[in-house]
Amino acid sequence: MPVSLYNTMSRKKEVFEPLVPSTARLYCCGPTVYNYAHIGNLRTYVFEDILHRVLEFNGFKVMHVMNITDVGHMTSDADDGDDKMQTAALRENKSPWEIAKFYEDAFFLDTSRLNIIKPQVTPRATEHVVEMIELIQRLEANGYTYVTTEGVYFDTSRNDDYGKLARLQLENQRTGRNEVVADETKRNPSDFVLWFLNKPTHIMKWESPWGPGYPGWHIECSAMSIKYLGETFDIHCGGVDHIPVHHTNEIAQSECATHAPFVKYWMHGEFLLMNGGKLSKSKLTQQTNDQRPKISTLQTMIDAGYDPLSYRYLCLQAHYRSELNFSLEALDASTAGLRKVYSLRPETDPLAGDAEAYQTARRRVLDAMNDDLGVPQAVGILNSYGSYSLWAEFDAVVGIDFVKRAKTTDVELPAEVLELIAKRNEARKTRQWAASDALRDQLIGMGYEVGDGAQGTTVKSRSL
RNA sequence: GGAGCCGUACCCAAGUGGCUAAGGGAGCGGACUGCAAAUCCGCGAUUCACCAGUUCGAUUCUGGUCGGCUCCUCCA
Repeated sequence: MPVSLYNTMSRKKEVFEPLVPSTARLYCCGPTVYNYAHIGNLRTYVFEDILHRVLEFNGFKVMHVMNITDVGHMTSDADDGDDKMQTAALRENKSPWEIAKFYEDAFFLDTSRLNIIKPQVTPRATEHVVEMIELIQRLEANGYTYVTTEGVYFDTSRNDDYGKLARLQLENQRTGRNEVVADETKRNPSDFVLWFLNKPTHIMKWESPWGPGYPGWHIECSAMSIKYLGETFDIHCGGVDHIPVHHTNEIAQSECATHAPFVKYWMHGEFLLMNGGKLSKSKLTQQTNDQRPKISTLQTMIDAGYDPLSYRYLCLQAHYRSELNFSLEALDASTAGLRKVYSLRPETDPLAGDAEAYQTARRRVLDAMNDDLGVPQAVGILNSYGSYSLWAEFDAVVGIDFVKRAKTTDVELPAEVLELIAKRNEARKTRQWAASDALRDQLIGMGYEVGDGAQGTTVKSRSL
C-alpha cells in the first residue's frame, strides 16, 4: 500500500506523490523560543517525527526543515500588546537573543529525549531577515502591499483565493474580540503585517527599505521554506491552530510572491487536551493546588518519575488528527504498556522461523502506518503479535529504542547488587518478609527488576 | 456571529455500511508464590451520547437534540 496522507487543503486522504520522485521535502512550523515547550507542543513534533520516519521507512529521502522563531511578535497571550520575546527578556533580565538561545537549547534537549529525529535544517528567523525583506519586495513589486504608520501590510483583498486552506468566509469573520484593539490602519480586517515599523521600544530591530523595524510573524516561514525547499515543495505541517491564520497567510504571501503553488500537502496535528482544554505556554509557571504532580513540560514529567518515551508511546496510541486527553492515569497506562513491550524476548517470538507469517504481519503493520499514519492501529497490531523481531523492525518508525531497551541478555550485576540479593535471600530463608520487601524496594529503586520464581530469584535491570 | 472537530467499556484509545467493535492500562478469576511483589494464562462493550431518517442492514451515511473542544487574537 502506498503512503496516503490527509491533506487539509482537499480535506481528503491522498496518495503521497512527491514533486521529485523518492524525495519528500518537508517543512514543519517550529517553536517560538520564549519559554519551554509544553507537552502539547511536543505532541505535534512527535507527529511530525512519525511522518518523517514513515516516509523514510517507505524509501523516501526526507529533506526536513523546521524553523526556530527567535524573533518576538506583537501581542502576548494576554493580548496586552507586549512582545513575547521581549517580555521574557525583561522577566528574566536577559537580552532577547539570550532568551532565544536558552529556550532553543531546551527545546532540542526535549525533542532528543523523545527520540525525535532532528530536522536536517533548523533555520533561525533572525538569521533570515534578508530573505524576508527580499520576499516582501517581491510582493511589493507584484502590487500586494501597502504601507501605513504601523508597518508594511499584505492586502488580502488582492488575493483572489485568500483563505482557501481554512475555507474562510471573510465577510463572516469577526473583527476580533472586544478586548482586542483593532488596527485602524489596516484596509481589511484580514490584512496582516509583513514588516513592523515605528516600534521605538522594541529591542530586536533591523534596517529595511521601509525603515527600521522587524518582520511580521508569517513571513519567516515563507522565506525560509522557499530558501531551503524551493518555491513549491511537498509537505507543510503544523498544529491545527495554524490553519486559519498562519498557514493561510503563508500561502497568500508565498503564492503572490512566486506565482507558483506553495505546498502540495498540508498536514495538521490535533491538540493535546489537559483537564478538557488546551495547554498554554503562558500558563506554564502558574501554580496549582492539585496534590498530584503537575505535568506541563517534559522536564516536569521527568521530575515526576516518568520516562520521556512513555509520553512518546502515549502519543503514538492516539491518531494525530484526534485530540488526546492527557492525564496521569493515561501516562501510567502507557508506561505499563511500554514496559510490557520491552519485556519481549527473541526466544519467545511467536513469528520466529515462520517467514510467511512474518511477512503477513509486517504487511499489516505497514499498511496501517501508510494509511495516513495509522500508527495507533499499527501499535495495536504489534501488540497483538507480541513479536520481538516485528517490534525490532518497526522501531524505525515507532522510535522507542526497542532493541536497546529490550535487552536480550541481562547485564552483569554489580557486586553491590549481588550483595543485596544475597541479603534478601537470607531474609527470605528466615521468613523476614518486611526486611526482604525493603531490600526488594531498594533494588527497584536502583533500577532492577526482582522476581521470585520456581527457579529462585531473578534480578535484571529495568529498562523503564 | 462564522469555520471546523469530537462524544466508542472504569481510564487512554483504534476502527468499520453487514464476519467475534483493535490495542494498552485498571479491574476480576486462575497458575505460581511468602494468604506478597513481579510474571504468565483467562474474562471484559448484545453495544458505539440521544432522537429521527436513508438502507435488506448503521456505531459507521443524512438531519436534529444535548454535551465538550479548537480557531476567527500570539498559539502545537
